Amino acid sequence: MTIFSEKVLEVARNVQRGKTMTYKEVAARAGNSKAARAVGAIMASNKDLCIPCHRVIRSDGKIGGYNGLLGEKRMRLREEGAWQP
DNA sequence: TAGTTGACCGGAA
DNA sequence: ATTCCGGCCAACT
Repeated sequence: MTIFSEKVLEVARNVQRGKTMTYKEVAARAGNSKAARAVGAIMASNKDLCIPCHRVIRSDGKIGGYNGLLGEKRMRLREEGAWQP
């Protein structure tokens, strides 16, 4: 566990329902705005199922990836009203 | 220790 | 609008 990863998880955990954050924003809040890619890597390896990582999306508005089924993430975001194409 | 990989980003063609 | 390319950082081999 590095400081950065803890920060990232903390930030992701802090995202409230109905809100979304880009990987870049999370990285910036964690201290390194250029580590957007690393954020995804951390999520993938840590598999934080206790964390609302589904509220973290890409900067271009796309969903991105997910540890489990991608459809679940999409459904949750639609349910929370954060992703309505 | 060094090389690869990937839930990314922004600019260029 | 879409595709391509280089850069960035942490985890894995």
